Amino acid sequence: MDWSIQEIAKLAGTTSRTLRHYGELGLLAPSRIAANGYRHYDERALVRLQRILLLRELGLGLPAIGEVLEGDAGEAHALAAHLGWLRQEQQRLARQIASVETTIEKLEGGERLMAEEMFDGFDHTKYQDEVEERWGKDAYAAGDRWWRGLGEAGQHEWKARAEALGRDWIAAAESGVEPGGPEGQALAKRHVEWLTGIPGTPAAKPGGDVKAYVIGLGEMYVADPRFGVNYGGTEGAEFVRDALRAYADREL
Amino acid sequence: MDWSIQEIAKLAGTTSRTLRHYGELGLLAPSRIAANGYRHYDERALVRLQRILLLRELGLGLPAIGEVLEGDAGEAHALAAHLGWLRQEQQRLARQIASVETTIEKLEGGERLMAEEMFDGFDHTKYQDEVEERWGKDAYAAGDRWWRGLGEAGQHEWKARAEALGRDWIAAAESGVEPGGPEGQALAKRHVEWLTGIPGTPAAKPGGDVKAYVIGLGEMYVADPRFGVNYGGTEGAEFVRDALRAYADREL
DNA sequence: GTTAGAACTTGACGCTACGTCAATGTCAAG
DNA sequence: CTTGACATTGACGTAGCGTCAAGTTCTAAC
Repeated sequence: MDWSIQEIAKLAGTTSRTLRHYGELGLLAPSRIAANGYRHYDERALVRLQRILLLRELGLGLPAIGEVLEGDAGEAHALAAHLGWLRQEQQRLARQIASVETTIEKLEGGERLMAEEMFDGFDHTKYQDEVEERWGKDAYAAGDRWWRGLGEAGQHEWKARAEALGRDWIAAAESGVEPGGPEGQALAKRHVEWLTGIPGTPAAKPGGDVKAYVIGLGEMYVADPRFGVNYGGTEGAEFVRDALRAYADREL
Repeated sequence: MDWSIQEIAKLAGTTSRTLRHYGELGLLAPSRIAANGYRHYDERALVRLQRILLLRELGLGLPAIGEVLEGDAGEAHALAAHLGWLRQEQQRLARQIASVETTIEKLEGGERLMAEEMFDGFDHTKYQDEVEERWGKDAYAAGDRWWRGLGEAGQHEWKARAEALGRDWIAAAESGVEPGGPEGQALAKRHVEWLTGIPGTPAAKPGGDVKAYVIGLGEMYVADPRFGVNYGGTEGAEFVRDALRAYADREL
């Protein structure tokens, strides 16, 4: 007793196309192919098909299902491995949801969503090679320890202050005042305090020469558009650079 | 001031292939194409690229990002819609995880994972058309009410008893005893009690003729392989059918 | 001036699990 | 004999690029 491809598809709650697909993958061969080329499936094939569909509903990939059916992998073992992957996906989704939520909040608050990129410039995992090349391996390791040492709350505060600073720099640059004037110098003071205010900040690390570091940082804001963007583009970054240089020359 | 495709790719933390891909999708065109065909990107392009990458990290599709960038859709609006989809995905994953976990437990308990398919045969949503055709519309509606009325716990118990019955039927059929003998008749009695034991069971519905219903059910186990599978295939189902017929003839 | 090597270009296939035509052949019923 | 239902193989499309492949151009060394 066997059935045509449509019949078995309805019995199992799937489509004939799927059955052909499984056929060419080697997952489920027809039990018989008639002289006219029509596929026919018997009861054993139905049972196998039901197992396939059950595993597929659990989210297993077809190759993994194939291994289970061929006995290459224990069913429980394959499912346990799959469970790990599912949990990872769930966590990834949870993180994404959290990110989207905070982003929406920021947008509703009228912010310009700049902190992410600003922070990316310092991200220890993403730009490790580049950071090491720019500031040296020791500086990277020290910066990494420093960042981790901040903890959740500290990191959050650091980023919040970075955002506030960025907005104020942009406003100052657009207002047309001089970088060496009182507004620019006040901002430069805040900027240096932001960099050095937290104990262990990398500002103090590369040689301990804070003055050279601050000046170099200003140059970098101009040279590296990833930072420049946070200060309103190249022109804004030039304003920051000039203000920092003037401040460093006078005060540091 | 602009940069080559490789430079901008490194600056933004992506690859040149991705940039070309965005180019042909119309998401991000090079700001300039030199006489030699090389792509070049300026600062505005970099900012746009960073927005694209940020939205992409949040899980938005490239077409949706395109709409946001073209101003066709508000950023917050697009993200809110996306958030709904993310939450749905998360729930789907949660259900899948739960299913995989219970499946693993069953496997470790040595069960044969039959309950799913057995239940599928009665699933009100999946096989509604077929059930209506086989038993009539009223029977379907009644069965649906009955099943919902059981509640979580009741449904679980009903399925557990179905599984236990299936195992015992298979064992009896394989032991070689007669369907009309004491073992077969004892099982038939349990089977009917299982069907009718819960108030409102559909067994009593289709006309109230329990005897005809039980006999018809036995035939269906043989005729419909989806049920037969739960009793060890066609041969097992034939054993069940014969035992049920004998029991119905004698006792009902 | 030449030449090796790096960087650039435009195709085009591959991956998941099928859905969806397209063109054509087969079978049962009227 | 025709019609309609059902079968076949073949091939494209999906999301977002990774990854060759084959050919051109730039750069720096010799």
